[in-house]
Amino acid sequence: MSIDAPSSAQQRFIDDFAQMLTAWGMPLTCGRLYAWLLLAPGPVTLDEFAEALGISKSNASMAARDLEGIGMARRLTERGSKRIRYEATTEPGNALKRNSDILGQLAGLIRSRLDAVADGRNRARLADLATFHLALKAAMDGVIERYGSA
Amino acid sequence: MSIDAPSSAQQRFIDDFAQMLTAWGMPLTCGRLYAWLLLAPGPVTLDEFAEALGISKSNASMAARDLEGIGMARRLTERGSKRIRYEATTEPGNALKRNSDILGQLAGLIRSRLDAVADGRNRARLADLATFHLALKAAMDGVIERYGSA
DNA sequence: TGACATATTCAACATATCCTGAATATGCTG
DNA sequence: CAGCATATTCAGGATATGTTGAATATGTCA
Repeated sequence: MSIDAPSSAQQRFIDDFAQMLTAWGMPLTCGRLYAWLLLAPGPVTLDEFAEALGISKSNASMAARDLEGIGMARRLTERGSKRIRYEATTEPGNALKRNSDILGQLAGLIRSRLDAVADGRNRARLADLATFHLALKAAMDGVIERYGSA
Repeated sequence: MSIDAPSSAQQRFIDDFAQMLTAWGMPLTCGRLYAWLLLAPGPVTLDEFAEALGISKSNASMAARDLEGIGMARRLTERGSKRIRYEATTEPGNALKRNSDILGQLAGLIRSRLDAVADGRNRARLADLATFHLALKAAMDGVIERYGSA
């Protein structure tokens, strides 16, 4: 009954896009929600998600909050209603900040355990790996900063 | 019977490290194999993997080849034996080139479908997203290049 | 407060993924 | 080639993950 169901080209885009995000460990449904947020004419309610994507409302609710939790969507409350609408965070960095965070965590893990787990060549290699991770993180954060994140 | 089983500190490192890689969609066992490759005193056979990590040999075989497939390990053949030893690719970029590739694919998907799936503000936002992905990819590739990859 | 609309939780189910042991294939030596 | 060592495949079982509908909670209005 929603006026704005995805066209078949949009459905294909939604599925392909989500499939790619899968490679970063994102559940397919989360990716589909996010893709639809990028295409929908405006902020989307949970019922609209459920209908547009052919999923249950409880599933939509959980996926939407996961998305919100990792900064890829934000919720808009409507005055005088319990209803929530979601929109994609327009700042594209949020989706990828996560990767940069993982790089930082990996580097942190390596550096904190370095002496306990390795020595000699392995120790040096691990130290290099941590340095590399941090350099990569810095580069990513620079771009994210430049294009905006929030 | 292997002389070089991981110490308990190493076991913790292996599990924590692998757990983090999980966030990029890597199966836990692959991550554990890779972590052990970073700590082991030298190239590792499948039997050694199986014992060091407490997994079956068939599992070790599959995980090792997955690692090889994404460029995080390489196999060393021993002359006069069918036995293979694996070592971590020392060039740290390989583990992360994958992320940069996904960015490129996402940008490609967006650009190729742009006109079919969006217009107006959404179209502009998607175009920006693709540009952002490519900028991020370029930054990552630069660092990877600088630190070496192969 | 009661009636309504909506969101959230949760236990059960469905599905995908991982792991294993047994069987098979491959490569090496003599 | 026979015999050995090792790797690989694969079907089945085990585990983890995703999905659902029903029940519950939350917020809003009159």
